[in-house]
Amino acid sequence: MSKIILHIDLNTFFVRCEELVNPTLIGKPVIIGHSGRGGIVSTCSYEARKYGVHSGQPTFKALELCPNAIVIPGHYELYSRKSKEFFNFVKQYSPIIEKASIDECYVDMTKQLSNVKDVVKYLEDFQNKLLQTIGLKCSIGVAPTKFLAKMASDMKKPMGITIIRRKDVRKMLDPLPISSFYGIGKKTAPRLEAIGIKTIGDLAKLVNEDNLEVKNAFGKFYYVIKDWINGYGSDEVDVEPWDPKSIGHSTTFIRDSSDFEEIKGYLRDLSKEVSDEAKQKDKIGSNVQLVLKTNDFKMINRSVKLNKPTNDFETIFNEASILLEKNLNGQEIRLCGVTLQNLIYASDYVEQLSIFDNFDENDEKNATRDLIRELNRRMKSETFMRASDILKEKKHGR
DNA sequence: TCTGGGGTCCTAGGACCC
DNA sequence: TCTGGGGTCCTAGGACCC
Repeated sequence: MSKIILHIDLNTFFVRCEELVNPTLIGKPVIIGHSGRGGIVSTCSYEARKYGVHSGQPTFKALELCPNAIVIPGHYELYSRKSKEFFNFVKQYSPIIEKASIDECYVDMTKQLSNVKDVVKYLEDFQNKLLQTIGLKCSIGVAPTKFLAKMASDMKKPMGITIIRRKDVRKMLDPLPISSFYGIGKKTAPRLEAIGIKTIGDLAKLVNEDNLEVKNAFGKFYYVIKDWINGYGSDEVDVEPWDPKSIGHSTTFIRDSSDFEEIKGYLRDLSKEVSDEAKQKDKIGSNVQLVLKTNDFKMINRSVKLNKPTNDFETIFNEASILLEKNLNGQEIRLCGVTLQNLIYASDYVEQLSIFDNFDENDEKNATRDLIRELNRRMKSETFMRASDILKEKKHGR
Protein backbone atom coordinates (compact mmCIF):
# COMPACT_ATOMS: atom_id res chain seq x y z
CA MET A 1 0.00 0.00 0.00
CA SER A 2 1.24 3.48 -0.82
CA LYS A 3 2.22 5.80 1.96
CA ILE A 4 0.94 9.32 2.36
CA ILE A 5 3.94 11.63 2.40
CA LEU A 6 3.73 15.37 2.98
CA HIS A 7 6.28 17.94 1.97
CA ILE A 8 5.72 21.14 3.90
CA ASP A 9 7.48 24.25 2.67
CA LEU A 10 7.35 27.56 4.53
CA ASN A 11 6.49 30.48 2.22
CA THR A 12 9.14 33.25 2.10
CA PHE A 13 10.21 32.08 5.55
CA PHE A 14 12.88 34.69 6.36
CA VAL A 15 10.65 37.54 5.18
CA ARG A 16 7.77 36.18 7.24
CA CYS A 17 9.96 36.09 10.37
CA GLU A 18 10.88 39.74 9.82
CA GLU A 19 7.22 40.66 9.32
CA LEU A 20 6.34 39.05 12.64
CA VAL A 21 8.90 41.23 14.41
CA ASN A 22 8.01 44.33 12.38
CA PRO A 23 4.45 44.18 10.98
CA THR A 24 4.88 47.44 9.05
CA LEU A 25 6.87 45.35 6.50
CA ILE A 26 3.73 43.42 5.51
CA GLY A 27 2.69 44.13 1.93
CA LYS A 28 5.99 45.83 1.09
CA PRO A 29 8.82 44.68 -1.17
CA VAL A 30 11.36 43.19 1.24
CA ILE A 31 14.75 41.72 0.38
CA ILE A 32 16.75 39.55 2.79
CA GLY A 33 20.42 39.77 1.86
CA HIS A 34 23.55 41.85 2.08
CA SER A 35 23.99 45.05 0.12
CA GLY A 36 27.80 45.21 0.39
CA ARG A 37 30.38 43.75 -1.99
CA GLY A 38 29.15 40.56 -3.57
CA GLY A 39 25.87 40.83 -1.73
CA ILE A 40 23.06 38.75 -3.18
CA VAL A 41 19.36 38.30 -2.49
CA SER A 42 18.87 35.40 -0.12
CA THR A 43 15.09 35.55 -0.41
CA CYS A 44 12.45 38.23 -0.94
CA SER A 45 8.76 38.98 -0.48
CA TYR A 46 6.20 38.30 -3.19
CA GLU A 47 5.82 42.06 -3.63
CA ALA A 48 9.52 42.30 -4.57
CA ARG A 49 9.18 39.32 -6.93
CA LYS A 50 6.65 41.28 -8.99
CA TYR A 51 9.55 43.54 -10.00
CA GLY A 52 11.67 40.62 -11.16
CA VAL A 53 13.66 40.29 -7.96
CA HIS A 54 14.66 36.70 -7.12
CA SER A 55 17.04 34.80 -4.85
CA GLY A 56 20.62 34.60 -6.04
CA GLN A 57 20.43 37.97 -7.75
CA PRO A 58 23.09 40.56 -6.86
CA THR A 59 21.46 42.96 -4.42
CA PHE A 60 22.45 46.06 -6.38
CA LYS A 61 20.71 44.60 -9.42
CA ALA A 62 17.57 43.84 -7.39
CA LEU A 63 17.56 47.46 -6.22
CA GLU A 64 17.76 48.65 -9.82
CA LEU A 65 14.62 46.65 -10.55
CA CYS A 66 12.89 47.63 -7.33
CA PRO A 67 14.38 50.82 -5.85
CA ASN A 68 11.81 50.97 -3.03
CA ALA A 69 12.72 47.55 -1.68
CA ILE A 70 13.63 47.34 1.99
CA VAL A 71 16.91 45.44 2.39
CA ILE A 72 17.39 43.47 5.60
CA PRO A 73 20.73 41.69 6.23
CA GLY A 74 19.10 38.70 7.94
CA HIS A 75 18.71 37.59 11.56
CA TYR A 76 19.60 33.92 11.57
CA GLU A 77 19.05 33.36 15.29
CA LEU A 78 15.47 34.52 14.85
CA TYR A 79 14.99 32.21 11.85
CA SER A 80 16.50 29.30 13.68
CA ARG A 81 14.17 29.86 16.63
CA LYS A 82 11.05 30.11 14.46
CA SER A 83 12.21 27.03 12.57
CA LYS A 84 12.25 25.01 15.80
CA GLU A 85 8.74 26.22 16.64
CA PHE A 86 7.62 25.07 13.20
CA PHE A 87 9.07 21.57 13.54
CA ASN A 88 7.60 21.19 17.02
CA PHE A 89 4.23 22.19 15.64
CA VAL A 90 4.45 19.55 12.90
CA LYS A 91 5.46 16.89 15.44
CA GLN A 92 2.06 17.28 17.08
CA TYR A 93 0.59 15.75 13.92
CA SER A 94 3.14 12.99 13.24
CA PRO A 95 6.40 11.94 14.86
CA ILE A 96 7.75 10.70 11.52
CA ILE A 97 9.32 13.91 10.33
CA GLU A 98 12.50 14.59 8.35
CA LYS A 99 13.97 18.08 8.33
CA ALA A 100 15.04 18.87 4.78
CA SER A 101 16.31 22.38 5.53
CA ILE A 102 15.60 25.27 7.89
CA ASP A 103 12.17 25.84 6.34
CA GLU A 104 10.93 22.53 4.94
CA CYS A 105 10.29 18.97 5.99
CA TYR A 106 8.87 15.64 4.92
CA VAL A 107 6.22 14.01 7.10
CA ASP A 108 4.82 10.49 6.94
CA MET A 109 1.09 10.91 7.59
CA THR A 110 -0.06 7.52 6.32
CA LYS A 111 -1.60 6.59 9.65
CA GLN A 112 -3.17 9.97 10.28
CA LEU A 113 -4.66 10.55 6.83
CA SER A 114 -5.68 7.05 5.66
CA ASN A 115 -9.21 7.39 7.01
CA VAL A 116 -9.65 11.11 6.57
CA LYS A 117 -12.46 11.82 4.09
CA ASP A 118 -11.54 15.38 3.19
CA VAL A 119 -7.74 15.60 3.17
CA VAL A 120 -7.73 19.12 1.76
CA LYS A 121 -9.97 20.36 4.56
CA TYR A 122 -7.73 18.62 7.14
CA LEU A 123 -4.63 20.29 5.72
CA GLU A 124 -6.32 23.68 5.45
CA ASP A 125 -6.96 23.42 9.18
CA PHE A 126 -3.29 22.57 9.64
CA GLN A 127 -2.24 25.64 7.65
CA ASN A 128 -4.59 27.95 9.54
CA LYS A 129 -3.46 26.67 12.93
CA LEU A 130 0.18 27.12 11.95
CA LEU A 131 -0.57 30.67 10.89
CA GLN A 132 -2.54 31.47 14.04
CA THR A 133 -0.18 29.92 16.58
CA ILE A 134 3.30 30.37 15.05
CA GLY A 135 2.52 33.03 12.46
CA LEU A 136 3.97 31.10 9.52
CA LYS A 137 2.49 30.34 6.10
CA CYS A 138 3.19 27.11 4.25
CA SER A 139 2.54 25.19 1.07
CA ILE A 140 1.89 21.46 1.31
CA GLY A 141 2.48 18.70 -1.20
CA VAL A 142 0.84 15.30 -0.70
CA ALA A 143 1.99 12.22 -2.61
CA PRO A 144 3.06 8.57 -2.33
CA THR A 145 6.80 9.45 -2.55
CA LYS A 146 9.09 12.15 -1.20
CA PHE A 147 10.02 13.34 -4.68
CA LEU A 148 6.40 13.81 -5.75
CA ALA A 149 5.49 15.51 -2.47
CA LYS A 150 8.37 17.92 -3.01
CA MET A 151 7.28 18.65 -6.58
CA ALA A 152 3.68 19.07 -5.38
CA SER A 153 4.44 21.60 -2.64
CA ASP A 154 6.08 23.76 -5.30
CA MET A 155 3.00 23.93 -7.50
CA LYS A 156 0.82 26.29 -5.46
CA LYS A 157 2.23 29.12 -3.38
CA PRO A 158 1.55 30.64 -0.94
CA MET A 159 -0.68 28.54 1.32
CA GLY A 160 -1.21 25.95 -1.41
CA ILE A 161 -2.24 22.33 -1.06
CA THR A 162 -1.45 19.99 -3.95
CA ILE A 163 -2.12 16.28 -4.07
CA ILE A 164 -0.39 14.05 -6.63
CA ARG A 165 -1.76 10.51 -6.88
CA ARG A 166 0.30 7.94 -8.68
CA LYS A 167 -2.30 7.61 -11.43
CA ASP A 168 -2.07 11.38 -12.03
CA VAL A 169 1.71 11.52 -12.33
CA ARG A 170 1.81 11.88 -16.12
CA LYS A 171 -0.95 14.47 -16.19
CA MET A 172 0.56 16.60 -13.42
CA LEU A 173 4.29 16.35 -14.08
CA ASP A 174 4.53 16.19 -17.86
CA PRO A 175 3.67 19.82 -18.69
CA LEU A 176 6.31 21.21 -16.28
CA PRO A 177 9.57 22.64 -17.65
CA ILE A 178 12.53 20.29 -17.29
CA SER A 179 14.34 22.80 -15.06
CA SER A 180 11.65 22.39 -12.38
CA PHE A 181 12.64 18.74 -11.85
CA TYR A 182 14.22 18.37 -8.41
CA GLY A 183 17.88 17.45 -9.02
CA ILE A 184 18.13 18.91 -12.51
CA GLY A 185 19.86 22.23 -12.19
CA LYS A 186 21.26 24.99 -14.31
CA LYS A 187 23.94 22.82 -15.93
CA THR A 188 21.91 19.75 -16.82
CA ALA A 189 18.71 21.52 -17.90
CA PRO A 190 20.33 23.34 -20.87
CA ARG A 191 22.04 20.11 -21.94
CA LEU A 192 18.71 18.31 -21.99
CA GLU A 193 17.00 21.20 -23.75
CA ALA A 194 19.69 21.06 -26.42
CA ILE A 195 18.66 17.50 -27.27
CA GLY A 196 14.99 18.44 -27.42
CA ILE A 197 13.93 17.69 -23.85
CA LYS A 198 11.99 20.78 -22.81
CA THR A 199 9.46 19.31 -20.38
CA ILE A 200 9.30 16.54 -17.81
CA GLY A 201 6.99 14.76 -20.26
CA ASP A 202 9.73 14.79 -22.92
CA LEU A 203 12.15 13.27 -20.41
CA ALA A 204 9.64 10.66 -19.24
CA LYS A 205 9.08 9.48 -22.79
CA LEU A 206 12.80 8.97 -23.49
CA VAL A 207 13.54 7.47 -20.08
CA ASN A 208 10.79 4.91 -20.54
CA GLU A 209 12.25 4.01 -23.94
CA ASP A 210 15.63 3.53 -22.17
CA ASN A 211 17.19 6.10 -24.49
CA LEU A 212 20.96 5.63 -24.37
CA GLU A 213 21.87 9.30 -24.67
CA VAL A 214 19.70 10.17 -21.69
CA LYS A 215 21.03 7.19 -19.75
CA ASN A 216 24.61 8.32 -20.28
CA ALA A 217 23.78 11.89 -19.34
CA PHE A 218 22.67 10.89 -15.84
CA GLY A 219 24.99 8.09 -14.77
CA LYS A 220 23.92 6.51 -11.49
CA PHE A 221 21.14 9.08 -11.08
CA TYR A 222 19.37 7.62 -14.14
CA TYR A 223 17.67 4.78 -12.28
CA VAL A 224 16.58 7.11 -9.50
CA ILE A 225 15.07 9.45 -12.08
CA LYS A 226 13.31 6.61 -13.85
CA ASP A 227 11.56 5.68 -10.61
CA TRP A 228 10.79 9.25 -9.62
CA ILE A 229 9.33 10.26 -12.92
CA ASN A 230 6.96 7.28 -12.85
CA GLY A 231 5.75 7.87 -9.32
CA TYR A 232 8.06 5.44 -7.50
CA GLY A 233 11.20 5.95 -5.43
CA SER A 234 11.85 6.66 -1.78
CA ASP A 235 8.95 7.06 0.61
CA GLU A 236 11.14 6.59 3.69
CA VAL A 237 10.95 9.62 5.95
CA ASP A 238 14.24 9.67 7.83
CA VAL A 239 13.72 10.75 11.43
CA GLU A 240 17.42 10.69 12.32
CA PRO A 241 18.50 14.13 13.47
CA TRP A 242 20.84 15.85 11.09
CA ASP A 243 24.46 14.95 11.71
CA PRO A 244 26.93 17.15 9.84
CA LYS A 245 29.67 15.44 7.81
CA SER A 246 31.64 18.64 7.41
CA ILE A 247 31.91 22.07 9.01
CA GLY A 248 33.19 24.92 6.91
CA HIS A 249 33.39 28.68 6.80
CA SER A 250 34.28 30.99 3.98
CA THR A 251 34.41 34.68 3.29
CA THR A 252 34.56 37.00 0.32
CA PHE A 253 37.26 39.62 0.73
CA ILE A 254 36.51 43.34 0.74
CA ARG A 255 38.86 43.45 -2.24
CA ASP A 256 40.64 40.72 -4.21
CA SER A 257 44.07 39.74 -2.97
CA SER A 258 47.05 37.66 -3.98
CA ASP A 259 48.98 38.42 -0.83
CA PHE A 260 49.89 35.32 1.18
CA GLU A 261 49.98 37.01 4.58
CA GLU A 262 46.70 38.84 3.99
CA ILE A 263 44.86 35.68 2.95
CA LYS A 264 46.48 33.76 5.79
CA GLY A 265 44.93 36.34 8.11
CA TYR A 266 41.49 35.39 6.82
CA LEU A 267 42.34 31.71 7.19
CA ARG A 268 43.22 32.28 10.84
CA ASP A 269 39.77 33.69 11.61
CA LEU A 270 37.98 31.04 9.56
CA SER A 271 40.00 28.22 11.14
CA LYS A 272 39.06 29.58 14.57
CA GLU A 273 35.36 29.60 13.64
CA VAL A 274 35.58 26.05 12.28
CA SER A 275 37.46 24.82 15.34
CA ASP A 276 35.04 26.50 17.76
CA GLU A 277 32.00 25.14 15.99
CA ALA A 278 33.44 21.63 15.84
CA LYS A 279 34.26 21.75 19.57
CA GLN A 280 30.79 23.04 20.35
CA LYS A 281 29.31 20.13 18.38
CA ASP A 282 31.77 17.60 19.86
CA LYS A 283 33.07 16.78 16.38
CA ILE A 284 36.55 15.99 15.12
CA GLY A 285 37.55 15.59 11.49
CA SER A 286 40.41 13.91 9.65
CA ASN A 287 40.49 16.13 6.55
CA VAL A 288 41.24 19.82 6.19
CA GLN A 289 40.12 21.49 3.01
CA LEU A 290 41.14 24.87 1.64
CA VAL A 291 38.81 26.56 -0.82
CA LEU A 292 39.89 29.46 -2.99
CA LYS A 293 37.80 31.34 -5.50
CA THR A 294 39.80 33.27 -8.05
CA ASN A 295 38.76 36.66 -9.39
CA ASP A 296 37.46 34.90 -12.51
CA PHE A 297 35.28 32.65 -10.33
CA LYS A 298 37.25 29.47 -10.69
CA MET A 299 37.05 27.30 -7.61
CA ILE A 300 40.21 25.68 -6.29
CA ASN A 301 39.80 22.89 -3.74
CA ARG A 302 42.79 21.42 -1.96
CA SER A 303 42.61 19.04 0.93
CA VAL A 304 44.85 16.96 3.11
CA LYS A 305 44.24 13.90 5.21
CA LEU A 306 45.50 14.07 8.78
CA ASN A 307 46.84 11.01 10.53
CA LYS A 308 44.32 11.48 13.31
CA PRO A 309 41.06 13.41 13.54
CA THR A 310 41.09 16.72 15.37
CA ASN A 311 39.26 19.97 16.01
CA ASP A 312 42.34 21.78 17.26
CA PHE A 313 42.60 25.34 15.98
CA GLU A 314 46.39 25.34 15.47
CA THR A 315 46.31 22.12 13.46
CA ILE A 316 43.48 23.26 11.22
CA PHE A 317 45.07 26.67 10.68
CA ASN A 318 48.52 25.16 9.99
CA GLU A 319 47.25 22.65 7.46
CA ALA A 320 45.16 25.31 5.71
CA SER A 321 48.18 27.64 5.59
CA ILE A 322 50.41 24.93 4.09
CA LEU A 323 47.78 24.28 1.41
CA LEU A 324 47.58 28.01 0.74
CA GLU A 325 51.34 28.32 0.42
CA LYS A 326 51.46 25.43 -2.05
CA ASN A 327 48.62 26.70 -4.19
CA LEU A 328 48.83 30.47 -4.18
CA ASN A 329 50.67 31.48 -7.31
CA GLY A 330 50.08 35.14 -7.93
CA GLN A 331 46.40 34.62 -8.76
CA GLU A 332 43.99 37.26 -7.55
CA ILE A 333 41.69 35.58 -5.03
CA ARG A 334 38.24 36.84 -4.03
CA LEU A 335 37.17 34.23 -1.49
CA CYS A 336 38.79 31.71 0.81
CA GLY A 337 37.31 29.03 3.01
CA VAL A 338 38.32 26.33 5.47
CA THR A 339 36.39 23.11 5.94
CA LEU A 340 36.89 20.27 8.39
CA GLN A 341 35.70 17.04 6.77
CA ASN A 342 35.08 13.36 7.60
CA LEU A 343 33.60 14.32 10.93
CA ILE A 344 33.03 11.87 13.73
CA TYR A 345 32.01 12.41 17.35
CA ALA A 346 34.99 13.15 19.54
CA SER A 347 33.48 10.93 22.24
CA ASP A 348 33.33 8.00 19.79
CA TYR A 349 37.01 8.42 19.05
CA VAL A 350 37.97 8.46 22.72
CA GLU A 351 36.08 5.20 23.16
CA GLN A 352 38.00 3.70 20.29
CA LEU A 353 41.28 4.75 21.90
CA SER A 354 40.36 3.22 25.23
CA ILE A 355 39.53 -0.10 23.56
CA PHE A 356 43.03 -0.24 22.12
CA ASP A 357 44.60 1.11 25.29
CA ASN A 358 45.94 4.29 23.69
CA PHE A 359 47.22 2.36 20.75
CA ASP A 360 46.94 4.75 17.84
CA GLU A 361 45.74 2.63 14.98
CA ASN A 362 46.23 5.31 12.36
CA ASP A 363 49.82 6.04 13.30
CA GLU A 364 50.58 2.36 13.35
CA LYS A 365 48.93 1.80 10.00
CA ASN A 366 50.78 4.69 8.41
CA ALA A 367 54.10 3.58 9.82
CA THR A 368 53.58 0.07 8.52
CA ARG A 369 52.55 1.38 5.14
CA ASP A 370 55.60 3.65 4.93
CA LEU A 371 57.88 0.79 5.91
CA ILE A 372 56.40 -1.50 3.28
CA ARG A 373 56.79 1.18 0.65
CA GLU A 374 60.41 1.74 1.60
CA LEU A 375 61.11 -2.00 1.47
CA ASN A 376 59.43 -2.24 -1.90
CA ARG A 377 61.55 0.60 -3.19
CA ARG A 378 64.74 -1.04 -1.98
CA MET A 379 63.78 -4.41 -3.37
CA LYS A 380 63.01 -2.88 -6.71
CA SER A 381 66.30 -0.97 -6.92
CA GLU A 382 68.28 -4.02 -5.78
CA THR A 383 66.63 -6.18 -8.38
CA PHE A 384 67.35 -3.51 -10.92
CA MET A 385 71.02 -3.29 -9.91
CA ARG A 386 71.46 -7.00 -10.08
CA ALA A 387 69.84 -7.10 -13.48
CA SER A 388 72.08 -4.34 -14.75
CA ASP A 389 75.13 -6.12 -13.29
CA ILE A 390 74.14 -9.22 -15.13
CA LEU A 391 73.75 -7.24 -18.33
CA LYS A 392 77.13 -5.63 -17.81
CA GLU A 393 78.73 -9.01 -17.23
CA LYS A 394 77.14 -10.34 -20.34
CA LYS A 395 78.35 -7.41 -22.37
CA HIS A 396 81.89 -7.82 -21.20
CA GLY A 397 81.78 -11.49 -21.92
CA ARG A 398 82.49 -12.49 -18.35
C1' DT B 1 28.84 47.37 -8.91
C1' DC B 2 28.50 41.82 -11.52
C1' DT B 3 27.67 36.69 -9.25
C1' DG B 4 27.04 34.49 -0.75
C1' DG B 5 27.68 30.92 2.33
C1' DG B 6 26.19 26.68 4.20
C1' DG B 7 26.12 22.00 2.91
C1' DT B 8 25.69 16.85 0.29
C1' DC B 9 26.75 13.52 -3.07
C1' DC B 10 28.93 11.68 -7.27
C1' DT B 11 32.74 10.89 -10.54
C1' DA B 12 37.19 10.23 -12.24
C1' DG B 13 42.06 9.61 -12.11
C1' DG B 14 46.35 8.28 -9.88
C1' DA B 15 48.95 5.60 -6.46
C1' DC B 16 49.36 1.52 -4.50
C1' DC B 17 48.57 -3.35 -3.18
C1' DC B 18 47.83 -8.16 -4.29
C1' DT C 1 59.80 -7.07 -25.33
C1' DC C 2 55.58 -6.39 -23.32
C1' DT C 3 52.81 -4.61 -20.14
C1' DG C 4 46.58 -7.77 -16.08
C1' DG C 5 42.91 -6.70 -13.46
C1' DG C 6 40.44 -6.09 -9.10
C1' DG C 7 40.15 -3.33 -5.12
C1' DT C 8 41.02 0.61 -1.87
C1' DC C 9 42.39 5.10 -0.62
C1' DC C 10 43.17 9.79 -1.59
C1' DT C 11 42.44 14.01 -4.02
C1' DA C 12 40.20 17.37 -7.18
C1' DG C 13 36.35 18.96 -9.30
C1' DG C 14 31.60 19.50 -10.40
C1' DA C 15 26.50 19.54 -9.85
C1' DC C 16 22.94 20.44 -6.96
C1' DC C 17 20.07 22.27 -3.04
C1' DC C 18 18.50 25.92 0.37
